[in-house]
Amino acid sequence: MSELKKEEEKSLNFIEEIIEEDLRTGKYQSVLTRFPPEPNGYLHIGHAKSICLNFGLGLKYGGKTNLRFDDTNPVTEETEYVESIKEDVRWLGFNWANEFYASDYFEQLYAFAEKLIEKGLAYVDDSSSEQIAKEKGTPTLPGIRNQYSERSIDENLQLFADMRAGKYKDGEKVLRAKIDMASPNMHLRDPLMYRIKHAHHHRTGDAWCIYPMYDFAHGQSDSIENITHSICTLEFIPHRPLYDWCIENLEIFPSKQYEFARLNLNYTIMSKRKLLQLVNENHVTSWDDPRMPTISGLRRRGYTAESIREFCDKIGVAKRDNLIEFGLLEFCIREHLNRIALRRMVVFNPIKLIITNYPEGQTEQLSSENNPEDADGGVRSIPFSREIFIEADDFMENPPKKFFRLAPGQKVRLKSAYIIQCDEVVKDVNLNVTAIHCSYIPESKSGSDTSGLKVQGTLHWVNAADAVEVEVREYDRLFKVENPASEEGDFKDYINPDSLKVVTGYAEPAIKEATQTDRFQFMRKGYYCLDKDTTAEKLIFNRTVTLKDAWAKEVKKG
RNA sequence: UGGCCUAUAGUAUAAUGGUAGUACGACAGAUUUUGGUUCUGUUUGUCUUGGUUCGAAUCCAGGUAGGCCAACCA
Repeated sequence: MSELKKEEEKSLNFIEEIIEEDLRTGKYQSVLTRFPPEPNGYLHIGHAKSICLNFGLGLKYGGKTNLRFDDTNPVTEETEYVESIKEDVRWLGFNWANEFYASDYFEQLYAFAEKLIEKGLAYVDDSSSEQIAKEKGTPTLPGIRNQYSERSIDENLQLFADMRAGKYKDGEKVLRAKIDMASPNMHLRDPLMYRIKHAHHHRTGDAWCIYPMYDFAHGQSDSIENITHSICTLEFIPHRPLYDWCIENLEIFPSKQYEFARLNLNYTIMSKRKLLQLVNENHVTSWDDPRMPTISGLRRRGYTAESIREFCDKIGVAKRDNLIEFGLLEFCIREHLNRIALRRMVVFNPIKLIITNYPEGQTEQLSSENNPEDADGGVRSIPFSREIFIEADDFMENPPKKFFRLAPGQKVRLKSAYIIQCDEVVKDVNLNVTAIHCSYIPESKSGSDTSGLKVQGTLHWVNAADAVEVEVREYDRLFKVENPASEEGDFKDYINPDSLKVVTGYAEPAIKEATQTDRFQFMRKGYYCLDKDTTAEKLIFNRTVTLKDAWAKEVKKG
């Protein structure tokens, strides 16, 4: 039976099929993948998909995975990003075999370029970028090759050396591969291989003033590392012929590129450029703002690495464009947090409830399990006395039919305490309810209930005298529309102005023991974790995700 | 309008010429000291037109739709 189930679960994605075929035919004895971020921003959930894929493949097939920073553009890249990327990959639970940098290979890449020149397959072009663009033609119109392409090998070698030596200013010259100006694939129309940038590089400093382009760095880096399966996203498909052309003409290790569809999540964006804009223009507070789809944002929001890995596993790997529902990510985090979160009671919109038949001045300590899903989770004690707070929403004077909560004459259970009955509603001059008078049934105490009563509803509550005031940050989707990237005009026009709501919660005393690594379920509300902004005076919680709310759905239906 | 990629349920993803399955969602019910969790059931799908074949989601051709490509970005 379990055998059969295992069999069913084993459907492979198309990359796994390729790898298993390669291993079966003996093309490779082992697999070596790489995760190749450019350190020009923080990693997001889309990168998590790529990380899980690349590292997952390494793990699954007994191979290895390198972390390689694709740092060939010094003007956008920073050490801060390198550090955040390493932290995020580690946090997700993966270990790289080697930490490499494309910039480690600059000398080697330079030699590769010389080799192409010597083979008559590359030349130095003095044209301006505008000129080059013009001569490139259009998809329907072939490009033309200019007079610089006629230069001799020796002249090209000299000129290229002069570029490196810093004889020219930015943009004065470029090195181009000599391929096919009439190719229907624009990337083959004598693509640029090197450009001049007198810029400080985060690792090589001022050692270089020429930098290789992506197409002359990525594939070669793969090859230098003997990467067997170089996995990237769909938009690099047209680059593949060039990837192969370079490897073939350089006569180096033949890494192979495979492309999968990047992750798109609804109600958010997945572009580093746009995310950077949100940060720079203060639409969010930082890269790790809990509303951000960044790994660091999700982490701060309370998402666990396990839940993100589970999510990446569930969405699958294929080649068609997709827009995944945010609800799936929420399902994954709820599933994990339900298993591990400590239950606590917190009232957000308090209304006073007085238990008229409970002795004044008396307080008893009640016991409640930390997590009903975890038999070893232990218990905590909760004070109970004559005056408590309940959620204003949990009381209605004129309730609809299926309202299982408190209403005049109705009975409910106070979680881990007693069954109470509502006797009287106290109002002010404006007829607003100011307090609810109830009586409790002493024999109905949790754990030793002999009352024989059955009630439909159970409410969370806090003892009025011990309520701990906490700040709670409630997050909603960052954008108002499903796919901001595909919308007309500026994506920032679609930002949800109500993505953050700060409210006050009144919590049971046990909340004071909260630590940064704890996960909580505020009962009947949602999952929460302590935010790093917390101080000695004030506990601050982030709402990771709400609990599913069947009643809210019922109310909505009318 | 040149080339390339893709098309299976609301969203994703399997089925590799032989019974269209799984997850999330939705809906209905059971259980419940969280209207949570758990459990059960239901619903909804092969873009289109031809062809090959005993048999097509799968192979072929045409069409349609969506995406990508003309950065000294990656």
